[in-house]
Amino acid sequence: MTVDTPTQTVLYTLEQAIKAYRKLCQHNLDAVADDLTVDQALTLIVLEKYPALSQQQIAELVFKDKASITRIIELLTQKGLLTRDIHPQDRRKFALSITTQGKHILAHLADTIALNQQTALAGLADEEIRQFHQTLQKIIANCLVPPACA
Amino acid sequence: MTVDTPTQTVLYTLEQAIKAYRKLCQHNLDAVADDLTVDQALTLIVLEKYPALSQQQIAELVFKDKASITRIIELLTQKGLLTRDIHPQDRRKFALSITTQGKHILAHLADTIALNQQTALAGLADEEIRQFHQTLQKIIANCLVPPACA
DNA sequence: TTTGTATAGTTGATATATCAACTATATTGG
DNA sequence: CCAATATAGTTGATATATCAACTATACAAA
Repeated sequence: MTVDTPTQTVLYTLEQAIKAYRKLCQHNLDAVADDLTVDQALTLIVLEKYPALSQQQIAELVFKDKASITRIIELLTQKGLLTRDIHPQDRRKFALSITTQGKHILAHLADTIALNQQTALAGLADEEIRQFHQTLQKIIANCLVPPACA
Repeated sequence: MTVDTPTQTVLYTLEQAIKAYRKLCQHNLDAVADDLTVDQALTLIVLEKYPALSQQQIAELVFKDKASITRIIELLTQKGLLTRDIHPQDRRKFALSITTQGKHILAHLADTIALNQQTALAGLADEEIRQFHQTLQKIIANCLVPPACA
């Protein structure tokens, strides 16, 4: 493992890759939805797949802060894609449900997601992707700050 | 290449990895500098290595918008780590120079950078890193939105 | 020179990231 | 049941991301 200035490292390239991918996602998303961010779309998708999740659980699933989720959900609600009701079992929580309009948009999103992935990973063999994934996992494990020191 | 829901894809793991790495960087940075963000530190480091860069060029180098660079530089100036003077050859530009205090902080940053990289890439063979880097480059190329359509 | 165009940087608006402080509600131990 | 503690979510503050509009300056062409 060689150490270099930041702009020469693989981790720098990692940053570049994620930014390029986000741009692609937003670009493809703009084609099917008006005024919807990638993060808003992701939250909607997660809620469709796991309807019973609390905001805290959503946050963990998408690696965001619960504060960010609060604000994203607020925007989704403002846009009429989501409704929030008090959770019947736990009054601290909210029961989130996707509106008809939200479901309508979700129907279009499936293709966009597939397109994003296919575009980004075009020309990569399954084995290469597997390897890549494994390396990512190692990096993630390496980066975890020990909670005791954090 | 297999398509899945977002939370199952390698690109999702990519997002996770970069967030974990950023957290590690900020954690290690906090140990040597007070009230300095990773992006501010990166900008300072780039300016040390390439002192003649314009803000636009810095932006390209670190994959940020020139608007973000404007604000980061403003903060670095406020903190007394950087000074801005009008560029003698081009009055649209600024000549940025690192103050004594900035250089003092930079002296501490070298170790932190090395630590970040070594920690994140611990246990990875050079060949694995090389492969990883290559895959990242492919993904970046795949994600570039054709300028004509953007 | 003048006009047109390109470039450097700033600023505003909105979304998200992060941390900390806060409220409301649950839960647990006694 | 009550007090202590934990959890769900909100809010505020600040930094950054992104896009668009804008100013000032440079440059190129006529």
